[in-house]
Amino acid sequence: MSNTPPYAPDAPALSLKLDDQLCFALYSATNALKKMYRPMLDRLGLTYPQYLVMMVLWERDGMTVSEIGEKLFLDSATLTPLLKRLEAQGILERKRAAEDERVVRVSLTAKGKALKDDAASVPGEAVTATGCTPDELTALRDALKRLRTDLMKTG
Amino acid sequence: MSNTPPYAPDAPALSLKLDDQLCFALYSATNALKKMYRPMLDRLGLTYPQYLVMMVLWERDGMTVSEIGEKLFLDSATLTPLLKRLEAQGILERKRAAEDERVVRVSLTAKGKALKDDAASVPGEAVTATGCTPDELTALRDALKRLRTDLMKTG
DNA sequence: TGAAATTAAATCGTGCGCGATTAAATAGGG
DNA sequence: CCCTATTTAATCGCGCACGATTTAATTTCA
Repeated sequence: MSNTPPYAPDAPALSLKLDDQLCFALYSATNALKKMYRPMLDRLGLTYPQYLVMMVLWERDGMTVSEIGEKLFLDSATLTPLLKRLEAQGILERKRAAEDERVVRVSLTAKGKALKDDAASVPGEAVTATGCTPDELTALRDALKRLRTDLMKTG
Repeated sequence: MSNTPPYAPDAPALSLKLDDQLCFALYSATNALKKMYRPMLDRLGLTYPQYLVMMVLWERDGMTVSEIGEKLFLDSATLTPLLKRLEAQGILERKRAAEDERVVRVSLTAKGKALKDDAASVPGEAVTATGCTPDELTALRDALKRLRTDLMKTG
């Protein structure tokens, strides 16, 4: 009686068409987002993930690698090389904590702190590029946060 | 009189806090999405971008590299190595068109076509993982498509 | 206290994305 | 017809993401 196909007894038989997929809309919007940010961040000498790390550190300096990772949902395999590149640019310093040598604490240099002023115009420019109203942006952001939480639940 | 700060005369002074950012919600949701898909796609022997290419070819076989690129908003620098890996797996074939030797046409093998049946349950499982209703998914998808279009406009 | 378990970061390998360049084929204009 | 411009794919280099493993430091608890 059910029209559920044999290959997926518990899931609805949904489309395999590209343009129907939420996942592709998400994926392609993120790719577009990164491209949109590039010229702005090039002026700061940052990549997009580096910009995210800087936002975390501008909020609270001296975080450990794992603390940064918890904020960004990234692990040390991604962060360690990224942080080393920022260190090589003189934007931050990595130092093992004296009280626990397993931990690496990351602190901004003067140059890294100063970069915050240069970045201040970035969010506004980005909002303009989205062509959305502030209310739309807020709604979309919160919907994506909920989606992220749900996606990480099962995984 | 204006409270617009001196560093961004034409843009609103928006937050640099991570959790306020639409961009981070988008970025982190996409990372979570890819992780969620991995175990499902591992069974098919595909990565997530490879799965997208397959969806394009299941809809219309024999597309050129640029046509696939237009659908996915990717260029040959990304697609050529990806397609070579799928070719090495015997999932598709790449052949220069006789009528125009610049063009490479991509066609599915029997194995590639058969993979569509194995993939049929993927969208349903993915929907379940999102924890969203179909209406929410449709609304979010369409909002992201609009966002993507806007982001690609200026860039 | 000393062996085992846990934790933190680093390392390794693979596969994207993409800016930039290159190579080759075709189209178009004089 | 040739020379230039355009188009298509491939190539190169770099920086992520991340699964998996490794190394080293700390904690646990028998």
